[in-house]
Amino acid sequence: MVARKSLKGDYCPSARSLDVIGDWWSLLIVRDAFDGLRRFSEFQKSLGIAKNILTDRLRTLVASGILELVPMSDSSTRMEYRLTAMGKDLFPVMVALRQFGERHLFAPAEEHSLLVDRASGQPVQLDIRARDGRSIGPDETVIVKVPDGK
Amino acid sequence: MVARKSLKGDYCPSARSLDVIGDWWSLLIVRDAFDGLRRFSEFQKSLGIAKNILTDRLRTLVASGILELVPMSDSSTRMEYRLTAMGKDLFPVMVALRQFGERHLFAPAEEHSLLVDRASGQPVQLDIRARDGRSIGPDETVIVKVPDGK
DNA sequence: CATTATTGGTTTAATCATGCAACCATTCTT
DNA sequence: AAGAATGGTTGCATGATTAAACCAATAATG
Repeated sequence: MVARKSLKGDYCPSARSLDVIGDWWSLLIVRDAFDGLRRFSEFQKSLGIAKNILTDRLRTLVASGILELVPMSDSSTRMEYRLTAMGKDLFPVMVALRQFGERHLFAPAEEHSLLVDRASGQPVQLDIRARDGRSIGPDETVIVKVPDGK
Repeated sequence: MVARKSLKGDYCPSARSLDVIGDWWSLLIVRDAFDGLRRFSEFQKSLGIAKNILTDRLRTLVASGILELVPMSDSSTRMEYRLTAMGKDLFPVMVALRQFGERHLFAPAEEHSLLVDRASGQPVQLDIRARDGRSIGPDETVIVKVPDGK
């Protein structure tokens, strides 16, 4: 692959995000973490990922502040990987990916999982809106540069 | 690398999405497409990606239905890559990634770009809500299986 | 009209990342 | 105490990515 380019210095927030979770496994691990998985072996079994790669990805995610390695609650010496507050902020990303998949990547009557509101059982909605509440699409937006805050 | 595992058959919509746009370059190309880039050389210049990889990714994105290759508007024989309707449906993913980056990957006063409503100039909002309008987080949701629609 | 630059690639070689299998020390279960 | 599970590490073969050179067709320039 020859030194994968780092986007850390990019001024675009999307690029920086991709720098952290844009590789092939990281978001799948995060998805599983949202599903409640905590242990090395759980991720390994769920994803079928090679163990050395899982080791590497978990370390990277911990180093990025998305996961944290904490002692297991049940009085053991074992550790488990948990989403940090920052990690939980990836929730909209997961929901957006999920909705895209639901809309375009399944046959009309094909079985799939669905994310619902725990209280009502109704599917969750994701909208992008202007301050005044209008929902807006890509053509109603522009990217502006925010200068350095002094 | 040994044949990267395909997630096409996974029942999880997020996984299928990642199968299509989860590689390292695809979402960056899509981001640039949202920014208005159309031509091979524009993407190449913007991303600094190796040309053979760009060729491959553009082909994959076209094959996936996210981009389409259309004759340029200005009466030329040249072609340009444009987001399809399906590709534009990745907008929430881009916005979610952007917001995550803005929130966690920049120093407080660091310069960055910002996505704003064209009409008002105000930053766009992204919320995840239940049917009744309450905005909800990861802990208020569950994943259920939707059986095959017969 | 001849020259040069740009576009949109292909090919090649070197290098890096990934997957697989084997191995290992520690902890848990029986 | 024996065996299994956990959470890794190491080595190798192979695939993926890159940089660089090259190229044909078109567009721009003088």
